[in-house]
Amino acid sequence: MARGVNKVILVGNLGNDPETKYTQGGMAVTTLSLATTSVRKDREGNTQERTEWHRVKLFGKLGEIAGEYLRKGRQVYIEGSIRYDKFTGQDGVEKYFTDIVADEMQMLGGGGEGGGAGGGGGGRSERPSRPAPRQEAPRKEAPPAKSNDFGSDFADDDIPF
Amino acid sequence: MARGVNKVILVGNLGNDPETKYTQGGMAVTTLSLATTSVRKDREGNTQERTEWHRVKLFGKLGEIAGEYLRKGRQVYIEGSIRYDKFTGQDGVEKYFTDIVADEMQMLGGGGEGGGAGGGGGGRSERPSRPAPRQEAPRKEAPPAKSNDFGSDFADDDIPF
Amino acid sequence: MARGVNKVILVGNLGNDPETKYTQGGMAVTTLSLATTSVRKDREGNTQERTEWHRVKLFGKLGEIAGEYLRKGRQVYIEGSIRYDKFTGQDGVEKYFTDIVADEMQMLGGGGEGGGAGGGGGGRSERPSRPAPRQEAPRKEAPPAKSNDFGSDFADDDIPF
Amino acid sequence: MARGVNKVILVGNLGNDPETKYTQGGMAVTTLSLATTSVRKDREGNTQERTEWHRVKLFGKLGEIAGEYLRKGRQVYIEGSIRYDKFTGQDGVEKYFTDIVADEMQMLGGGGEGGGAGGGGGGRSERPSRPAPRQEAPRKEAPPAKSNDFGSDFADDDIPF
DNA sequence: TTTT
DNA sequence: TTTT
Repeated sequence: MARGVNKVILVGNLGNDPETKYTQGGMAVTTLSLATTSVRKDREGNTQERTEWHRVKLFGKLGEIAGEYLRKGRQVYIEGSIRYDKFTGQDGVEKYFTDIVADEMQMLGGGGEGGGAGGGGGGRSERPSRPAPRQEAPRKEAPPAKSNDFGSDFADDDIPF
Repeated sequence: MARGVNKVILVGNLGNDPETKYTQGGMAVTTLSLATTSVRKDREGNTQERTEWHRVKLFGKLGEIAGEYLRKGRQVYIEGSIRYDKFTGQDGVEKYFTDIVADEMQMLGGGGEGGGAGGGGGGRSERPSRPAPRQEAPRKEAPPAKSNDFGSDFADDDIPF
Repeated sequence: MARGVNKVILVGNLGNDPETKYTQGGMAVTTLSLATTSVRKDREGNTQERTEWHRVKLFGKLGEIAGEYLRKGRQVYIEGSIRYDKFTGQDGVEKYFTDIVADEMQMLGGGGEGGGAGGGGGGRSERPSRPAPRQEAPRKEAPPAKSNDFGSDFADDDIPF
Repeated sequence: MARGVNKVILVGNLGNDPETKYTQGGMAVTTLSLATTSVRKDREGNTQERTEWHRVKLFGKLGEIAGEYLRKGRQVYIEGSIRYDKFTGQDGVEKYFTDIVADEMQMLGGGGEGGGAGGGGGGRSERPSRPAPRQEAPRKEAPPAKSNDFGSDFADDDIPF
């Protein structure tokens, strides 16, 4: 279902509160600004810090959780993929954007109001009343598949080995 | 939905043909023996190779694809998690097993009959006539969610940014 | 210099204080017991937690840092590889062990006394007076290469693009 | 030595032959154009392919190996980190670039002239006669440290466990 | 813009 | 044995 691997793993701190918008279809789209800092020695032997600011997008349920629980300064684990986009402005100038599209998220450190969350397509959510982020949305459907979710008819004593 | 991250990424070659069994519920469980080799210098400066043999388990649809397309010697990319199990034999001796439970798989190199496959719980498959591995099983249901699958009501022109 | 990829990424909490031993050559070898928890639904729809306990080994400088700064309960990021070992006990019974050999470590969350650390072979350390872990070991040599360390004769204005 | 994690894992095919340049300090800098393709269903249920083209930079010894052995179409595994850069052109327009800076590389598939290579800072290479890429450069020095390289005074029988 |  |  794919040709190749495009995987990103980030651990960093939020430079700002998350920003959540909603598509016309009612899907949450949350954007994070996430800092990761690395250190190297330059040729004079001085320590040089360099910070990358990643623009991380979270869709659907994952976007709702991120918008609700994450805050500026919070440390977070993100797993996802890189997406490069190009837009042409009304001035005719092409603009390039690089996003990390998250498919897994874990809040790190103490003070955590929640655990982790992941997987799942945003599109499974029904349309909310939109400008109001759903806090306690009823779960009518099965939760999104998780990595270790072996499916409903799986049981350990079911395995012939 | 999880506390922590347990992620394994392997690229290696199969030491044997895959072995596929079926649970009582009809779910395929395929086991691979996958070699990864690393090299280091010992203290005499000699190059030392060391090969790890990973026991990789693939469940459900992913197990069916692996059983059907992979063969001894084939190079493969696996993404999954580590699972430690302990069994007590009838002799009372405890035995320990470490498995890599795959949730993504990509056949590498040329001669490839297929691309990649991943995600999805095994439990979604209906029960096959079991001893006979389904080769051409009809796909009545939506394919398992993939990382970049934004869901059915998602469209680029739907996004407000 | 290798054939294949054997990569593990863990985020979890320590179940115990780290244990540090020293080789005859004076290299620190620290062992962590690291928990990662995943959640799935069984076929009755009940939420099932499952915790894996990873045995993580850190060698050399990384082992010293881990032994000094990590404590029971602490959340940590580990990157490394899987190593399977087999020993035959004096009773003639074979015993199997699976270790995660770390080559990168990051302490997570607040209360952090330190940042991250990684890379580097343990063997570069000179022999310490051994039972006493070196706290302020003099650094006579260049620090181990890090991912983003482009080397000593590298400078941005040096690159022709 | 770092704050955060910035890790990228790619498996893809080269869209072009690699391009190698040399810094004034004589370090190789090779650029790859690497394609990864993902598949999703749009809301009409049609299969949509999307290809990301990653610009991958390899420095030093790794850049030399890539320049020498990789060719258009070749499948490759890359591990590295994301780097965002901004340049202001002479027209005063800011331009943004996103690079994947590799610190590990593995040639995949058959026809492979070589195995994998990785780690190590570029700076370890002596200065080549520069405009001429070294094809058969003698290896006077120890190869760069690899993940599983436990260092020169390490031996299995040295470990107290 | 974060964090240490 | 951790953590939420």
